[in-house]
Amino acid sequence: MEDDEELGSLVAEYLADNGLQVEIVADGADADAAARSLSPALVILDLMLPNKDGLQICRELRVWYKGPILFLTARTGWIDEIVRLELGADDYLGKPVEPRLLLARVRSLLRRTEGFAAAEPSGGTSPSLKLDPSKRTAHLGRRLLDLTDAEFDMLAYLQAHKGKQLTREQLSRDVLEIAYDGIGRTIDVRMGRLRTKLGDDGKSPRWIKSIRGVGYLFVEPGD
Amino acid sequence: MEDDEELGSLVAEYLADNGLQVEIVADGADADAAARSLSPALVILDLMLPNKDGLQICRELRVWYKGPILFLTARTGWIDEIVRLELGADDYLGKPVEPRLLLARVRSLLRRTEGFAAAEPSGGTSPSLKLDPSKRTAHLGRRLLDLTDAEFDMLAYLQAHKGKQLTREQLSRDVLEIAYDGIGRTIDVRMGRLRTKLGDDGKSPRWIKSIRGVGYLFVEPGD
DNA sequence: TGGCAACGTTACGAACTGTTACAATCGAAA
DNA sequence: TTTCGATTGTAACAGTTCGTAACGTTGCCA
Repeated sequence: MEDDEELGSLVAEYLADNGLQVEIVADGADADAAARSLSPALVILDLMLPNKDGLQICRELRVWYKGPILFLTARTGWIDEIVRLELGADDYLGKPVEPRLLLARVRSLLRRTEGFAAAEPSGGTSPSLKLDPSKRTAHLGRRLLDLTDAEFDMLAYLQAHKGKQLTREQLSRDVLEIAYDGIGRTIDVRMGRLRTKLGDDGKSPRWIKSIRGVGYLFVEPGD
Repeated sequence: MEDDEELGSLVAEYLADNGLQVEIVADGADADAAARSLSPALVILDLMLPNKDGLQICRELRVWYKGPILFLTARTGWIDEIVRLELGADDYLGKPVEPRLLLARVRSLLRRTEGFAAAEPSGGTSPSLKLDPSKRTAHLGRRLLDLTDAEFDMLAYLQAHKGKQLTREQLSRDVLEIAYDGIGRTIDVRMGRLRTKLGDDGKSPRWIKSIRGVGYLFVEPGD
């Protein structure tokens, strides 16, 4: 979230080009509502917003938002004290913004909090995947995954059978609850959509691997 | 790896004179492929490469390369932030390069990571091969091997039966799960592709030896 | 050295998987 | 009820993998 339109969109574009999903909220007054609906993994907050004090927005956010918040500020010195003492913000950055540095900070924060599979190749810990069958919710790190029913069923089955090779027959029988005809691609499409939401790449996947001629294999990267 | 031809070759010569084996890759676009085939103990990366962003190369490398990476950069200041935060690079050095300082850093890094083994003329320790059947991944030293399913199955069987002569009948029965007809070359083709990915030469192979009239023999060079 | 059998390598096609677009279905809101 | 959006399966296409066939190379024996 960022105000300064021209610069903001440039920076946003740079972040987006590097694999991040970015939304800009120009008006400070909308920030809290927007964040509620978007449920972002990270918030970038310009402290020099027009309508509302950036610190005030941060306070509002902190009421419910537990993810990382990154400040942009022109003045340094006193601000870091405030950040640390009052708001528990996770990081801050002076203006003018150096896009690469911002990207690095963003990735670092995401890595620290939820792992951020797509942007972070090797070092660092993987985010943990937690399902709640009674609520039918799934969390990847601290992010709530927006899964459909079919996707949740599949993921739950996968996690319950992690580390085991699962054939299409087995998946079709136990998850779709129909016999596998040998040619249908339903399983594959579901896996594809699940991979997308897990941030998994079809090439070199971290969670859902395919085994040619057999089916799929679910792996928790942490193990 | 270094771009600046004149200076780069001078520096490389200095390092080589001091007992290190050095390869220069001038074109940024080739860097990743070159590193894959060379499997270096350490990578020196010039951030001011012509064709490709040095940081991008680093990201590509980090997907599979676990060894130390040393940056050369003209600008300092913001770059060290990026290095530390985003890439987990191991060290960096400002330009112009002072050869002795570079050598010292290189030695320090190699000592820290692997005890300087590969750079010594004689005491070259072979990289260890580690398979994880539950994830279906294979590491050769610090390198993640990109094996297909058939290749992984074969390699897993070979490792489980290392030091034993394996006939084509046996391999066909246990790995391909079909009877061997006596003339098919399926096994040989698989072994060939596996050798390629292990960096094994058909002539004087380190891992997969052929036994004429019998079949194959898998050996771990460390034993 | 020739001849033959065994082995390595390459090219190609069939089978398998990933991905996208589209249609059918369902549920909620108007 | 109608309409719109979301969900999910189906179909089609593209990219990858892997076995087969063909051919070149190596090694063994006379």
